[in-house]
Amino acid sequence: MGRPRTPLLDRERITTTALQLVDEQGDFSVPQIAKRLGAQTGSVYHHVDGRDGIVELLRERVAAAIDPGTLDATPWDRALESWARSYRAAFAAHPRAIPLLMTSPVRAPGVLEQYERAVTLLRDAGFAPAAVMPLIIALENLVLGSALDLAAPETMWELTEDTPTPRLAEALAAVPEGRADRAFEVGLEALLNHARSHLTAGPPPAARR
Amino acid sequence: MGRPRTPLLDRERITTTALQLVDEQGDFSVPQIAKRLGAQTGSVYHHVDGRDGIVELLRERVAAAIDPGTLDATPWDRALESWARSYRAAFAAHPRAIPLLMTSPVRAPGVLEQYERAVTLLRDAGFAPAAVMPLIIALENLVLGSALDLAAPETMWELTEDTPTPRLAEALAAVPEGRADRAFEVGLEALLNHARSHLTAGPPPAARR
DNA sequence: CCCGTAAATCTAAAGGCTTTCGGTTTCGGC
DNA sequence: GCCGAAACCGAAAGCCTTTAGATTTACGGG
Repeated sequence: MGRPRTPLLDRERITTTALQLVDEQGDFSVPQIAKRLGAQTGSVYHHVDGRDGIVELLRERVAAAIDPGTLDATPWDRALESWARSYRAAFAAHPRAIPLLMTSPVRAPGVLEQYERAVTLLRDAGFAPAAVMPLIIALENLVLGSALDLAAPETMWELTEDTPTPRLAEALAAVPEGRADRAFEVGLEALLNHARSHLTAGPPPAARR
Repeated sequence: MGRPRTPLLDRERITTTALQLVDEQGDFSVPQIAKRLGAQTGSVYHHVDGRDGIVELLRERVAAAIDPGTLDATPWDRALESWARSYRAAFAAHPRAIPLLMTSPVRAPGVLEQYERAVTLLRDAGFAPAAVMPLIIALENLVLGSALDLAAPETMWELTEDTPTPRLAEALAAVPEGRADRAFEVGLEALLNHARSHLTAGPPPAARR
């Protein structure tokens, strides 16, 4: 007891262990983390701002996998596309963590900066000020919605025998693999086409810098 | 004690109370439900399959607000659009319930039937078998993603002072109200346009019935 | 009308979780 | 070498979920 020679706990190890637990069980608890790290439950609270603080750390850890470099690509639509893919891949790497992370946004500076750059990208591309955020948010909705789909792929569309759904079963059989990925591709292409057409069609008079 | 003259508990009242609690607090617990209904905690378990069972009841209750009649509209794209709006509105009526309901799909017969009809709708419209589910799932992703956005509208985009994001702030100010709705409209229009163009462009040779 | 069975509830308890608080030992700077 | 701060332990309060048995009452068949 007392202060150990080499620390047992720190934010890094707590985050890593929590993420391991989530990957394995779909959830975590403070006592579980403490046990894995060989410490007592209460000790964890000296490093972290409660359970919610650990969730926030997980959010940052997962979001750190989003590649900011994707936004450097040209032209703007390629950059947006790459960004969306990277965004989704970051969450897809830890599907079971998604329900925990979805409820509130990432406040980490690194992610906010990426949104700042995405805004700049679209403004420079010629989008009207009022059109930028709806587009970005729509993209975000697509990414998060399809990430959510990734979180429960097995039980999804569990067909019961008491409600006959032959057409649905047929349609499902027609796309046996990678349904979630396919749906994401459809949504992404749709959104990008939409954005491109709106840009070429009618950029408001004084929008060009 | 003993069996009361008029029952205190039933699935209906338990569901209603749980939904009330979720609307108020964003969560519920079995003891809270019991207290509001004037019963003891354990008694609730005689009517319901544990806490998860109550969540499933909530899922069905919320999903019951999806209007199946929307799928009767013509042409097919109007039907799909109405359905998506109704789908989203059902969740939007209880934003704080969304995090609880998102993790697993609705298995209620009534909802499965709607998916069956949506499949039929698209097949009859001329979509290829392999194209139907990706489109429906993409639509679902859009609906759920934007519903999720609805769940935490206030804290979303909370700008911190230590990370300057002037362009982002500007873009946010350009769409002061109804950002979530606007984004949903963008995504919906994009997806419908995409679907329409893919149908007119190239329906596979033997796809017409 | 009576009686047995099934239903609805209560009481009690086990076990897990989150969080706080005070005590104890050790580290690191001066 | 000393002293404040850091890191951990032990314990406890209060919440939650879930189960089990006991108790009383409603209801339907004879």
